[in-house]
Amino acid sequence: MRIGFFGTPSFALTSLEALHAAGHDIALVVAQPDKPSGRGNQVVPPVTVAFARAHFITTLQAAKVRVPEFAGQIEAAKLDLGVVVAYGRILTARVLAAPRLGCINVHGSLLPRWRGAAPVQWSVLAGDAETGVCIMQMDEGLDTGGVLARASTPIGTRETAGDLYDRLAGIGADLLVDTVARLPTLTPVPQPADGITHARMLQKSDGKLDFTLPASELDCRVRGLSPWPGAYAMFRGEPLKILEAAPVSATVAPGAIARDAVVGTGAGGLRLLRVQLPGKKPVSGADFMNGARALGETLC
RNA sequence: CGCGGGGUGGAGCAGCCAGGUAGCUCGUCGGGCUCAUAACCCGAAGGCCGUAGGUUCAAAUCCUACCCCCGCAA
Repeated sequence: MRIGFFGTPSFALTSLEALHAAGHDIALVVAQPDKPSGRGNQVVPPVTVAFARAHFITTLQAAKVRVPEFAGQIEAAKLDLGVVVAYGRILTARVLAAPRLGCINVHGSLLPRWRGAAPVQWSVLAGDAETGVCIMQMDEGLDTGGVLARASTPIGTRETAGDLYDRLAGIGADLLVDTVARLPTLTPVPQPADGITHARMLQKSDGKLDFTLPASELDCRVRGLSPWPGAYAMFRGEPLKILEAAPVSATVAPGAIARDAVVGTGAGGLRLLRVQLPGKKPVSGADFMNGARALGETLC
């Protein structure tokens, strides 16, 4: 079966590697264009493209996907199946219909909950006890297609979005290989009309913490925003990244920094376990307290 | 050449701009207090101040080059 793989980041790479390892014929890898990244703005290709090149697979990195040229290129590839995993763009009906069997998608949530761009982060942000992966037959809507297979997993109480992202990538890859193998026998199950939520893309500004919220909620935010966009609060006019924190029982004014690196919140306290000041390395809460002499100051 | 911060005893920092005795909060070790302690008190050990040059009577501090770490922006 000639498979066209659409995917850009590491979440997609896990599935791409699994398909490749399972012996499938990956005829084409489609990903976002190279873009400047990192310090110095080095232009680097997406990890899926790097993998494709290493395995002599044809790549396509279109700047625009809603143009006839793009659809034409996909049609010309004469694919049997399109596999889309975190590609990063909305595909047109013509592209979705180009492969003989259409396109299937690996999505990191239990649909219809958390349709959209950032399902993994939102499931942690919301404090969900459980999440999972769905593989759906794609249609024109945003993550509205019928579900072919699903797998669920509990979210650890200390798990970050980054941890979960890697875990779901693995679960998704396994489920994908299994689904492709059994594709002829599977029938898409329409998503329920109830329980639909939307996981909008996160922005840098979503990382700003509000200490009037309860500690339990701030804990979810710190974990759900890790590693990107990252939780932070202002300390002496500079953004202090809060990389790791845990709720504790304490009675401290919201934002006030008390003993043992505990910050007051709307309900309970939040102990800073790992923080980072601009230009500095990540340090433990204790090191932060010792070096910055932060006792008695406030975060906002 | 995208913008910027930083490398100082084991840890995190101050000192640098206005060169001239190594500082702070911890940790470690010893002693004391205490029923006891992560608490408190006293004392001690531990640093060629990232590397290599230069300026100077004198460099952590000023100048040059290099190495390493990190934040922003994407």
